[in-house]
Amino acid sequence: MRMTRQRKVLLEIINQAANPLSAEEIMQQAHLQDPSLALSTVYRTLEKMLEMGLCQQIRFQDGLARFEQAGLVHHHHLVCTACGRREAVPTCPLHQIQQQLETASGYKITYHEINLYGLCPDCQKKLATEKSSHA
Amino acid sequence: MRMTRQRKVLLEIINQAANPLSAEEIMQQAHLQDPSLALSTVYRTLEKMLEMGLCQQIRFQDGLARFEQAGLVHHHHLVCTACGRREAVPTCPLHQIQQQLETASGYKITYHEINLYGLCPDCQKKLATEKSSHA
DNA sequence: ATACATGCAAATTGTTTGCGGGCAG
DNA sequence: CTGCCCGCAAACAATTTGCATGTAT
Repeated sequence: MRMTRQRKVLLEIINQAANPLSAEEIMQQAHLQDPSLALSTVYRTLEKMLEMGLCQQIRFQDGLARFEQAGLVHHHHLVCTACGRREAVPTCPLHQIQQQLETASGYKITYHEINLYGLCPDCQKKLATEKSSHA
Repeated sequence: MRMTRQRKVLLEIINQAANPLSAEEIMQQAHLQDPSLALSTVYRTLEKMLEMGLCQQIRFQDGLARFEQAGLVHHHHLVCTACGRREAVPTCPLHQIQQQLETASGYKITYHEINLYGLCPDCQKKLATEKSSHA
């Protein structure tokens, strides 16, 4: 992979990110360093990085493509349905039963994703406060 | 919910489907019974059905919104990465550890999705055949 | 030097919306 | 009768693509 100025910036952003970013978010961050970087470059670079296994794509309920560094410890995602906050969950309950699933289904499973949705601690508090003030 | 001709058709399709269907697929099926049914009607009806809890939305890696009947037994999905075939998996490894996850994260988890990707038995066979014919 | 990457703009694709007429309750 | 629903066409948003130019190797 040819190492252009733009690609360095994008790689850096992906690798620093604490959670999966959309193409738009990536471009916004990139613009801090290189305001002329085009959205199509973001997409093309991400595509290349996907092919090369440098990042992976995630989709939550909103259907937006988000991207995160590959090669992290295996993990899943927790999304707050109120504020949109996303975080990684290091636990994976699937490994233990993946073998059984393969046997039962006849599939050769290569990949899986688990997304959890709920209210983050902050939004739970906010909600509780709102309720009591209405009383 | 007002029971129009179109909605009867759409409800029927969702409820009969063996796996989640995209809006386009739903419209194609609907056209067998009512060729003038518009795609926007499909979307608006699905939206309404979502609100009323009559169906739910799923997204696989391709990012397309797919819809399936709600109120089925809790289950997840297995998608063949070669032919796109999708099927339901009745197993769910999360219930047992959901409580732990809530405690660990502080989230109140309301919903989760698990998608498994791999090769279905047929595509495994096809692949094996291709390989041997190349030898 | 040359192939590959970029920026820009236009094209596609999936989904949503505005409007005038139609139909279920 | 009345408000909700429909079909159609236009609007939108996310993503992809074509093309002329720039640049890493």
